[in-house]
Amino acid sequence: MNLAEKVYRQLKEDIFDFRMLPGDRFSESEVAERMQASRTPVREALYRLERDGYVQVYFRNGWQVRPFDFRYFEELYDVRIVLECEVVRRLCMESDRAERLAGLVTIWCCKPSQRQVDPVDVAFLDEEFHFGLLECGQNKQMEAIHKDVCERLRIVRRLDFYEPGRIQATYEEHSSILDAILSADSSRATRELTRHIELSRNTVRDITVHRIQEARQRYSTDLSRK
Amino acid sequence: MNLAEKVYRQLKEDIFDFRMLPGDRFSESEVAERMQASRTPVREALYRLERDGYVQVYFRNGWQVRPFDFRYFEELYDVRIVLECEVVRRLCMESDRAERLAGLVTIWCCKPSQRQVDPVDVAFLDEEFHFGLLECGQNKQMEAIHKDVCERLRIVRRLDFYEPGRIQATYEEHSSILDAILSADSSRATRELTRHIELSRNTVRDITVHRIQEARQRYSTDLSRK
DNA sequence: GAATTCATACTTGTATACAAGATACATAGC
DNA sequence: GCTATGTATCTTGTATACAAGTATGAATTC
Repeated sequence: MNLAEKVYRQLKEDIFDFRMLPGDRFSESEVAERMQASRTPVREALYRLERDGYVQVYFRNGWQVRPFDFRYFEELYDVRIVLECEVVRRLCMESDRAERLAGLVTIWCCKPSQRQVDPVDVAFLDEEFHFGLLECGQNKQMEAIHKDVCERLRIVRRLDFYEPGRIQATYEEHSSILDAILSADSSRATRELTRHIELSRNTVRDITVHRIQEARQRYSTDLSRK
Repeated sequence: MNLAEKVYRQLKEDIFDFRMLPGDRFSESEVAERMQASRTPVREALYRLERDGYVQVYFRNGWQVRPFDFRYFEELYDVRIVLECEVVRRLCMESDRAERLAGLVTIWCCKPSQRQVDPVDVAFLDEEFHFGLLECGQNKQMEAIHKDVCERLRIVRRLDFYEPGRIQATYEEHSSILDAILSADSSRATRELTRHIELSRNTVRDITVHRIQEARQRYSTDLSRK
């Protein structure tokens, strides 16, 4: 793996885990030193992150972790709804939808005793569910765009499943979406899917503010040192 | 403007105007020499173009202009349909849609004598029409993704209006889409819009192959020299 | 004390030098 | 003639040096 690639992933993790907080300013050499690399691969990584929407550059005047903006996240959630609903509508018209969804059905339409309970696992599985839907769409570009949108949302979305009750609710919502698709009930499927995504979005919005405040206190030593 | 930015735009133009043909291999130093720049800004430009889907890098083994792939373009056209139809559906439910569409109406619902006839102008106007729709969606992220998709399609889409009859057809299709939205006839509007985009896509597919062959002959001197 | 100017330190932007790896081709061995 | 191996060349990956611009703060002037 490239050094640039390593730096890219590390920076992303730092941002995701709130070690670098929204609004923080930093310089290329600072990152280079921390990552034990020269500025060249760091710059490459930073420009990728900029295109991903995580950081922004100020001309000859440093970088900044993109400040949080809930309008931004909500708009991305909206895009997710549009893309996923489109795929679901198509699926409802396909005769082999049962086979295509078989994998998802075994995971989500199981007995309560067989359900995953760890928030991290469920966050991963939830992502797989929505990616799985897009895979059924037979449109690689739409899939790529959807993946990109989900990636941008990951920073807030992972917090969803720490909220009490959201894991159980997710199981029920997913299985009823799958049920609707299998019944070829397009309007019910899209309605349930939209509701599911909106619920997740609303939960996340409420949590995120607190998480950032927590992180800001946790790393306050680092900041004051500087 | 950055040197990297200049190189980025120039390379894009070279690819769009078929001076660099799909499938062509090239190296960073080659480009740097042609653009009178060092490899650093060239690399930055190339990595941006890679993310845009125009070129690809082979590890320590040079670059390539992305070979044409109609499946790729058709999938992107599909994404356009999904996004634009979504916005149109929303517009049909807004009470102030007449004011929002006023600009587009004066351009497209005019007398035949007032219509633009130059293919380049019409290509520009057509793009503005579809961007204009997305602007009405009040979702900046969706708008940005749509712009991105259109940008990727520009390389083939600009050929559309050189086909006899497509300019006139575009005027009629656009005005009937606008008419349907103003009548709040959501299903007719999306049907017309889908048909319009599909027609454009089909025209383009037929033309593009010939254009590349033409360009390949036109620049054959350059290639054989090398 | 307030405003202005100038110097300094710090930032990114760009060029260049070198390292590491891939490819192609010639050459040796069979 | 065929295969294997080694070398030369070319490629990108990375580090570093320098150029150009920005912000900050101290010194100066009023």
